[in-house]
Amino acid sequence: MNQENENENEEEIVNANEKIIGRGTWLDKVAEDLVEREKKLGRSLSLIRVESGLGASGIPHVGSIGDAVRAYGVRQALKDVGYNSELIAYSDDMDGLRKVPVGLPEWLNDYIAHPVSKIPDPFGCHSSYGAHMSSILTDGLDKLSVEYKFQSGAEAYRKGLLANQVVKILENSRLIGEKISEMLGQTKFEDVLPYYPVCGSCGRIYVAEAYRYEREEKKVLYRCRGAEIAHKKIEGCGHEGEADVTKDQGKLSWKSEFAARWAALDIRFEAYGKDIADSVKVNDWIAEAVLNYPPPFHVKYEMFLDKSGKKISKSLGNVFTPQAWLTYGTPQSLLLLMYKRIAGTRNLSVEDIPTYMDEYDALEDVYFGKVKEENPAKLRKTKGLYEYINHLNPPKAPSIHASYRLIAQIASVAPKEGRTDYVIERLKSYRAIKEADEAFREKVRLAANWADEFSKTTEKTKVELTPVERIAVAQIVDFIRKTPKAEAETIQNVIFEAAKTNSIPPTDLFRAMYRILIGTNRGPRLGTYIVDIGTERAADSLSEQLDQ
RNA sequence: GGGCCUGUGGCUCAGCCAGGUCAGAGCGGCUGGCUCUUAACCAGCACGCCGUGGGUUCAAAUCCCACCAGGCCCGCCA
Repeated sequence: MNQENENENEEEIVNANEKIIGRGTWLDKVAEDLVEREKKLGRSLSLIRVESGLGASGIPHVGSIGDAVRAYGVRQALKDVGYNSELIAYSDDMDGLRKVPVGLPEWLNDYIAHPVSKIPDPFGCHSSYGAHMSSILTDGLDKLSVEYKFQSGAEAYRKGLLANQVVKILENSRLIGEKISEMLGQTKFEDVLPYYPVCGSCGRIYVAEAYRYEREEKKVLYRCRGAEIAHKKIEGCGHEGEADVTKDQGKLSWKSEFAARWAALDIRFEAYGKDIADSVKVNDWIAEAVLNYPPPFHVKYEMFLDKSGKKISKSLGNVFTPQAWLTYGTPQSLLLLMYKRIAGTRNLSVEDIPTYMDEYDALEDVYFGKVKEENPAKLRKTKGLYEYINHLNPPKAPSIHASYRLIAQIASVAPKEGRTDYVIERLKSYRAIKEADEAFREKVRLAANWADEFSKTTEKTKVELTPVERIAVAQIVDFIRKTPKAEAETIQNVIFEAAKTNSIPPTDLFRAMYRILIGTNRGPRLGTYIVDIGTERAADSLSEQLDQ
């Protein structure tokens, strides 16, 4: 098989099927549409910025990181076709704390409505609550080798990065208020400015209502009259004051802030979840009509839901952090989840990690030609997906593969000591692998973590034994104790003998043994396993059961 | 009130976004192999009018329309 021919073939295929864009993934499609649009708009293409918001008010979950990962994917696709591009990760740390996430200390309730960048870090390791939350996301991005430029929202206001846009928006607040009413039926901003000052007295945001804009002084006048936040009435402190809108004395409402960001930072692409679709619609209009900046190209995506169909929510407590995923799966498996497709809702849980782990291996098989894919379009797409997962720098050789569930299953019954080696030895004896390298050992560790947490073996219950089964088990224990050095095969036969002498179907006795030793109805070859975990320990577990 | 997603063998789902060996996978079930009887592995079998009805096309699970059934988001919180 020679490289040149292969390339020629690919050329032909592409010519024959013009519809395949770039590497055939949705990222390529987005990048192409985006560039086409920019060309029509006649903007400079010397640097195409893409943006992702980083929530800072709750515990970030896989969905939050997905936004950034996908934006990065688009950046990669842009670079792939020769455009300079960067990802801005913008932390919404000027936002107020609306609700204390489940599991965090009670005292945070005293900080409701305070900007999260001003709240102490309950974990004590970062400069603020907001910094801590954002760091969970950026840490996740780092682990995924996603490159980005971090921008703190609070800092953006402090430095006046958005000042020009804030001023323009406030100067046109009447028009904006009317438009919001027209577009969404929300009349609030006909009466109130789309700006939330931080109350100079109580330090809270959202509770102070900005009722007038002083054009010359670039100030809003406000009174702290309270607000309803997350369906809870929050009392104001009654303070009246003014805020300099060119400083960090407040922030724009979401219905106008994106527009300011896009214009100020020259953002050309931003994806968004359907939950903020309305805000994006308004912001697009503001960007265009008020700020004279054509809004970025968008892609809308569905939420990640949990298995019960609930939105994975920062405050609901069903959070599924990127770190949690990475406890059980490789970075590649998480990137696969994000890059595979963007359309459609996905009900997600850690139970899905094995599937994504194995699917990555399957992609790799196709990429390296171990598995043939006849359909050229599919081949290209599959390879493209694999390449994006590897940040367009795929490995030179395939990794060692073995079914994740198989690894997990073996790990779940492996002795605690030398567990990784045990699993690898078993896999070799099954001829599932020939050898193991460090990357594979890591995979074993991940699968072992998964097994510990989710494998059914964890549901160890009391085992009900029939009288004859008790006798049989007692005989087995007796044998093991007398001959602790017995061979695996011998023990295996003793179990069959015990079944026969007591007229128990072997299947039943084995099931009982498995339930006692591993907690499952099935398991590895028992003789071998008993030797592996140590005859003494096996005998102890068995007799312990008999004593009950 | 507005918007979106999903509906594929017993179960869980992939495929749909750029129509054509796509009717698939895993689990479960069944049969057989691995020197008998447990795991794993291997070979094979069964099970589907791809929600319903129209339309576009040489060709539709895939595109369009309508409808039915689930679910999600937004509705003056952000």
